[in-house]
Amino acid sequence: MNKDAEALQGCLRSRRLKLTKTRLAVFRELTAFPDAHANAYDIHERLRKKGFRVSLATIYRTLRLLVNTGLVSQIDFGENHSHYEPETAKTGHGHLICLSCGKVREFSRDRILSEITRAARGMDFEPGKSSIQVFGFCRSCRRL
Amino acid sequence: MNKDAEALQGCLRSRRLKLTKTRLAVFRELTAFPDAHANAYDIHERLRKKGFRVSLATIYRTLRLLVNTGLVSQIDFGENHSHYEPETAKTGHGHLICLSCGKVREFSRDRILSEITRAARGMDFEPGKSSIQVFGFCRSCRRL
DNA sequence: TTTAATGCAAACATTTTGCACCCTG
DNA sequence: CAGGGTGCAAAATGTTTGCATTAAA
Repeated sequence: MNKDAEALQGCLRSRRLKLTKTRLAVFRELTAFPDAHANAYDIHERLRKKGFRVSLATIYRTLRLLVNTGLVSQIDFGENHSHYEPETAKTGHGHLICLSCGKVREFSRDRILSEITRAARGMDFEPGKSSIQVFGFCRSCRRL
Repeated sequence: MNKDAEALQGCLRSRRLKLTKTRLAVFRELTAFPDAHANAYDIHERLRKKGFRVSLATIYRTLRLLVNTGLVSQIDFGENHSHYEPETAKTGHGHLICLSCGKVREFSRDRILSEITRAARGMDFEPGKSSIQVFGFCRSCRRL
């Protein structure tokens, strides 16, 4: 069993949940492409194309589980569905979303996080996860 | 006609759109409670309670219009529906969302915005609006 | 009077759930 | 073999749209 599977199994075992093929496949699909920002439908399609038979309902159930354990985070780019990305070791990143082509890139928020923590604590709020989205125009779209 | 109506009318006129009672009512409902973070359903309910007869479809159409003109911004708190708030004069603020009671408070992001702009430009991305959500626990929930 | 705005109901898209059956631990 | 996991279909939720009617400019 590789690293992914171990991390996942650890999380599941501590909650007396089971490590199934489906859960592992969904989790791997996310960790294999950390910058893909896939949604539930994307993941479902990709797995089926690989010949893996899963229902969309289970994809949703699994994503919710992964989000609850903290292994995956759920993000919103202003559409009416969610995207998912694996929680990585990096301090965290925000998203740059191009209003013209829709492409999403990530930027480091190392220098921003401490400021957020300070601002939150200043209001007597204990911060956990945070999410930053910046809407604007990428280089190629600006040139048009 | 008051200030709200004028701001709204300016936006509409330049697009050859009409200033209707409904649009004004929706816009006022938002500006009257800038920190309410209402969703479409909330606004619909509030207006109907005041005896104003509107359909939910029109609420959605109006909100989309207001968001497109930039008078209102659309925010997401990790649920599967949007919330709306009027665009204010302040530099901008982020949201502190309590994972226990769900209450949302705002914090100033004056000191963060310049850092975001710098980070975005460093990646050859021209930033416009941005949105910051911080999930955590408010004071009263921490005491429980 | 012209053109846009609205209500209604139906369509759509996304996500959740009930239940019978299946699989992991 | 017990209890959680899954597929399927149906339901629930949130949002959009077509069309006939109404209202703003």
